[in-house]
Amino acid sequence: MDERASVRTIDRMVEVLDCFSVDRPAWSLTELSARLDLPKSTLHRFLVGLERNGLVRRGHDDNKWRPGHRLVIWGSVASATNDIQQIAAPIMRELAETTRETILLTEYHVGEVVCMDKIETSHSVRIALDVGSRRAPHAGASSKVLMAYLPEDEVERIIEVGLPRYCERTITDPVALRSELERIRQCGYALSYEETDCGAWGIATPVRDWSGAVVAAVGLAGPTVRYSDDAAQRYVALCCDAADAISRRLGAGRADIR
Amino acid sequence: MDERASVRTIDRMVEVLDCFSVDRPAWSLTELSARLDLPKSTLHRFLVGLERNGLVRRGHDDNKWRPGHRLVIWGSVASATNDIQQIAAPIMRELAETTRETILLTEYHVGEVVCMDKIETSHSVRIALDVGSRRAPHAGASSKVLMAYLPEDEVERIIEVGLPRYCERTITDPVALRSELERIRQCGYALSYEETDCGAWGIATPVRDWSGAVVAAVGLAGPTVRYSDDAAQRYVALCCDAADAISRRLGAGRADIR
DNA sequence: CGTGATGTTCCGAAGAGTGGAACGGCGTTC
DNA sequence: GAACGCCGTTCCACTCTTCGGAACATCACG
Repeated sequence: MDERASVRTIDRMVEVLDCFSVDRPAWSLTELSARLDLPKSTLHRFLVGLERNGLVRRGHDDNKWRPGHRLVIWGSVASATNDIQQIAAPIMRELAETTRETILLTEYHVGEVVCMDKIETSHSVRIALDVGSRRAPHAGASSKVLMAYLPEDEVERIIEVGLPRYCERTITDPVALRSELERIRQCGYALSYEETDCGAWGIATPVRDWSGAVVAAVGLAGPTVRYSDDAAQRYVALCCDAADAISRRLGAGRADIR
Repeated sequence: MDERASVRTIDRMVEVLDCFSVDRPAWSLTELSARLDLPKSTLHRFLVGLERNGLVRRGHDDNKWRPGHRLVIWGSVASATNDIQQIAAPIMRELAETTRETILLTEYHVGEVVCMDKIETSHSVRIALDVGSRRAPHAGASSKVLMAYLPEDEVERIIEVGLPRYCERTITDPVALRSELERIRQCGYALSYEETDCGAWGIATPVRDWSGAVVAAVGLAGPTVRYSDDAAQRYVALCCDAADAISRRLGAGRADIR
């Protein structure tokens, strides 16, 4: 990446805002300063600037910093203007109704798989994955299917970073992972069973744009208690159909869609 | 506002990202440059920096700039960690079920009223207002109720900026508006009928935190075809109950909740 | 193959951002 | 109630980063 063609302040700002997570939404100045290894004065100036713009706010009892309202605005604009999400929504809804399982739309972005949209079912036992949440690129059906269509060197980079184990069946061996990816490319879909969360299984299929590039994955996630080979087979077909339908509306040619 | 205690780059970055809206999600470099009155070289450096961080992406057919995936992540974190939203959600859901109208949670932020959360009904005819969308502070029930509890000088500032008309019954006269706000403070809720959109009416009630400050509004919005004085009266009571329930869970004392 | 539009890179100058240090406010300890 | 320690805030002179005009590259169109 080109070091010169950038603005350091932007990188810093992103670092600051990236500190806020669902698990850790509130930070005091000192805490943030320690976490980011930035002088308090610098960070303070930063936070005040962010606050002025509604990117962060501070609680008026504790005065810890929290994410601000403008992030909600931007997030909704980003969601609403993502072509794939817009096109996928009705197809995902249909898929959710016929399968009665949680349906996910995921994208790969720099080393992570991001959940861009989801539809949950009415089942009381269901897999819940929040929009905006991120997962490892090697574990789970959606992750694997996205990884399978990544450029060679990107795959190697992911493997080099390491393949941590999340559950009993997480694939942590590079050789096994490479052959699994090859298998996925062969048959055009990915399966997982307790790779990320105990008690969960999933299916995922690739979504292609007009150029034939895989730009997203449509996935289905359910509890293992509702797993059966029969159901899996049925759902695979349905997921493939859904992904292909989305691809077609993105302009993908016949050749791309198996 | 303190001019010195800030970082210009942050303000600029916000300006850039603020250009993207649901109506205008894609911008070419030249378009943005014209809009923001920034040299193309500067803007380009900026955009590349934002792109590196996933705040914007460019289409690989047209290479226009669009909101990036990280905004989705931040938005979901901001939503998920907003205490008020979390607390309000179940109460709003109940309200939506009993009234079968769209329920809104709104907050006032620097001259605008932002929709922070919503629950839509199953009615095919319904009022749809997106999360993250923004409205004028003087038109509509939610806006008026939030404005009613603003500090005096903030109210005056809004009036000075101007009170544009959005619909036939928008209050555009400062005197009328001030007395309407007074009326809202008296009875503790706001009503609107075709103030923002033709064919829509609404109710809104204030939500208070532990300090007694009004921090949000719970609103109900429906089509005028389903309006009746009787229904309005019933819904006002229900909205008040809902807002009070949320306030109580935010720690508001008995005295604050009328 | 020229023309005009766009996007991209370069580089010297200038001033915006930096961060150590000092300050002020608040709660806690002795 | 004085002294201490912790945290947030402000200050200011130096310096490194960003700025933006201009040159360059790329592409579409005639």
